[in-house]
Amino acid sequence: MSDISNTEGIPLYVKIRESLRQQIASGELERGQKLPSEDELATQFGVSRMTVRQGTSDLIDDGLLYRRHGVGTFVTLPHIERDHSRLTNFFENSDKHGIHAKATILEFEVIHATPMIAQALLLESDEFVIHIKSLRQADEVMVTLHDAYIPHRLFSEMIQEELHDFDVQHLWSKFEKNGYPVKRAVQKIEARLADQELAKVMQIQAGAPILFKERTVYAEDGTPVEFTYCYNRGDMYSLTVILNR
Amino acid sequence: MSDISNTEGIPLYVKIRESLRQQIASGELERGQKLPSEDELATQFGVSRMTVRQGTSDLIDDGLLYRRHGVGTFVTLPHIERDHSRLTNFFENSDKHGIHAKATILEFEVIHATPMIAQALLLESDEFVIHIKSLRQADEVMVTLHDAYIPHRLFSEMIQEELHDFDVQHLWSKFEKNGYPVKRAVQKIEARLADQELAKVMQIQAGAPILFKERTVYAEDGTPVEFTYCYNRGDMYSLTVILNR
DNA sequence: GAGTGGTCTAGACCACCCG
DNA sequence: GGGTGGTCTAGACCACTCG
Repeated sequence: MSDISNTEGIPLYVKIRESLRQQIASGELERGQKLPSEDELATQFGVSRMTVRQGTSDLIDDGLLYRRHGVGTFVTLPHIERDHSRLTNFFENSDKHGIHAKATILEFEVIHATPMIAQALLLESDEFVIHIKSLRQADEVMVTLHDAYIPHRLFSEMIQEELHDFDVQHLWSKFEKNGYPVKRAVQKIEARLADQELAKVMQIQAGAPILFKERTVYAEDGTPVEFTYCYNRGDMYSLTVILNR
Repeated sequence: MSDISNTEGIPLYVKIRESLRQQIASGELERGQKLPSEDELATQFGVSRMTVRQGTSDLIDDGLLYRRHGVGTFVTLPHIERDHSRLTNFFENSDKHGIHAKATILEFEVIHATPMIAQALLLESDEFVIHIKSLRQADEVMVTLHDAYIPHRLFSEMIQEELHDFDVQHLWSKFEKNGYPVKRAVQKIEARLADQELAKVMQIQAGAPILFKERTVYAEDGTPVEFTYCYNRGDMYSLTVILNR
């Protein structure tokens, strides 16, 4: 049953996980339905029970399954896939939704960190940061003014590039190439009003609602790699997050 | 080493996890430091390696540790504890920050679900919902207008209670007592402006910034138990979330 | 090559839930 | 009592990283 063909190299628990995920997606396993017991799945897939558990644990994290001690493992009713609130950047997110994204760099400079920025990036108070100010458009509409600060010490080769060649879209892959894969972000979200200056740059009315985001992005080892102030047009932008108890 | 005394009933991996967590908190294990290898930890704690992994896996989810294949397990630099963005309600959150929270119920009624609400709560379009409108104060300041809709079918005994006795603070424990422990929420966040009506109720200026939240709360099995419109004073309220890649 | 984490086994006993 | 998930073992071999 349930072909776990020997697709070389792929771990068994991954194959089991994806097989179950696919069965859920296709409706073969219905919402609310009880899965076969772990013992039975182990037999079906021809693996040990621990391996089955490793696969189902991932799906539980993803919100597709839940376990009840002494009862069984079940498919959750609506699928609140965790995937919907993973960390993405503006461009990845636009891609996913089929939106044409564009960024225009307004400023690109190396400056001393402000106390606030130094604290967020764990820098000494007078250290240098690369400041990139950019305007972002979705389907030709201006939605976001973006102020990013990056530790100069970690990514000094960035400023070798010419401004007009600089590629904000793949900032995170630059981090990764330097040994700092982006892993996690902490963001503080507020509602504000556009002041005169912001209104002018974003071509909106002063006093228009702005979804303000202050974000610190961390690499796998916890190194802060980017601190950002993000001003989003309130009428064009919303944010969806999933929280767990 | 590292006393794993037989504190009855507590699983070994939990003791290991908490022992490590405590060592990190106390600074005994420093940020960035490499942990002993899994084999060594297994020997130290007198358990098998799989049990050690079960304990450290939890700490990795919490953002306190990370693993590098072929290298080792390390303590992350700043601790971005996942705990900081768990699902909480207004009162739990206030408690945690030592804020005096108070709620005043403005409306309490049973009505037909609107299409929007029915969709969110997976109800038939004409089903009944309990509507609770309340105003919430933090340290005597009005911060939030809260419109909650709850499936009448699941919690019909709620309306037996007298309005003046009704306890919004422990709404979620009522859900739990009825077999629907709160597990997860999906929230959409927007920046808006206060209209005349909202301004009047919340005693703020029309046109003031509002952090608007539309939230669906789900029980463990995925049953939607609560749908909420939430209007938060922009100058008094911010939201912090942690996202993972 | 030595050390590390990643995967996997084939059992075991326990705790929980239900009829 | 029978079925289920929760915990745990004592190994094994592989894949990766680094000097």
